[in-house]
Amino acid sequence: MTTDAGAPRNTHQRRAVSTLLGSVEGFHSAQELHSMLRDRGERVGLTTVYRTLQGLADAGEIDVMRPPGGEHLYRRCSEGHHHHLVCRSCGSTVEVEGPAVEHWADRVAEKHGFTDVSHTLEIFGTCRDCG
Amino acid sequence: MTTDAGAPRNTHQRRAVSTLLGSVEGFHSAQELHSMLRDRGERVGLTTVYRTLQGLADAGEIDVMRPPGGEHLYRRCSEGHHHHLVCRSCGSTVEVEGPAVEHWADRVAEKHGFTDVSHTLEIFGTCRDCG
DNA sequence: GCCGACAATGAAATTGATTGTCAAAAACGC
DNA sequence: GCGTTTTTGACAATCAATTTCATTGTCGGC
Repeated sequence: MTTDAGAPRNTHQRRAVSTLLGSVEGFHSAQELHSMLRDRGERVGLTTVYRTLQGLADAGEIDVMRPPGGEHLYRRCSEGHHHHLVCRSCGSTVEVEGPAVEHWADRVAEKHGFTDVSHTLEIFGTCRDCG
Repeated sequence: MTTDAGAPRNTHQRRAVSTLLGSVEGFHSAQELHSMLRDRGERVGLTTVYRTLQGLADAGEIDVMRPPGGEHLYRRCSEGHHHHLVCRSCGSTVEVEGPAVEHWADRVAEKHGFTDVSHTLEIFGTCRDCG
């Protein structure tokens, strides 16, 4: 039995999810993405969508956001690390960057002896249109 | 047809939950809190625990954290605004403060025309003991 | 180009936390 | 104390997410 990690196989479905994420904007739930794939005529099971999204998230290729409302939202991760400013009413999102925040988070974690540090930061508010 | 908002009544159960939150440390799930109440001999239904926690959260008296794992965790909100550094393995939490981050978040949100701004920031890592 | 091993898929069933329902009980005002 | 209204709580319902497991498709070797 080879102890190799097992390379992920290049399947039609995996590519479909990846391609879809590259063509849509904003955050979408797994179920939304599944519906979109069906509309496109792609035959991908909901289970596979979840699994693929999980894999991509683990690989750091997509962002996962968990709004207070409930279901997880996924989005293609743009290069670099960034966070999101989300409107509570219309759901529009604005990408924001905060190098100082990243640095601060890492520094604080290391100060407490934590390694393999990651963090999530989400800003919620009411945008001008919805105010 | 009184349009009054309905004053919350001061019930035994509500006080039990509130008291419990004041006496425990760290974050606990609703079901954990429910079990603790039972251990204490308090007779409170799980439904009521959820409702009470929701009410307290709405009132801003407790913090709600939603770790990647799944269930919501509640904690008595200490004065002032702070965030948490959570170990992925042992679950221990460290309170951290970052006035600069607060300020940055508000400033960014306002710059984009957002009002009624709030934010969530959680740092995950592996603590020294679990590393 | 073909075969066999083994991971990936997907439909259905399961899980598990959270929420809704509604009759019974308790709290508040008078 | 009495009546009204809120609150409670056991149970059912909901819903996203995961697991299961037989089938299918890929990959690597021949």
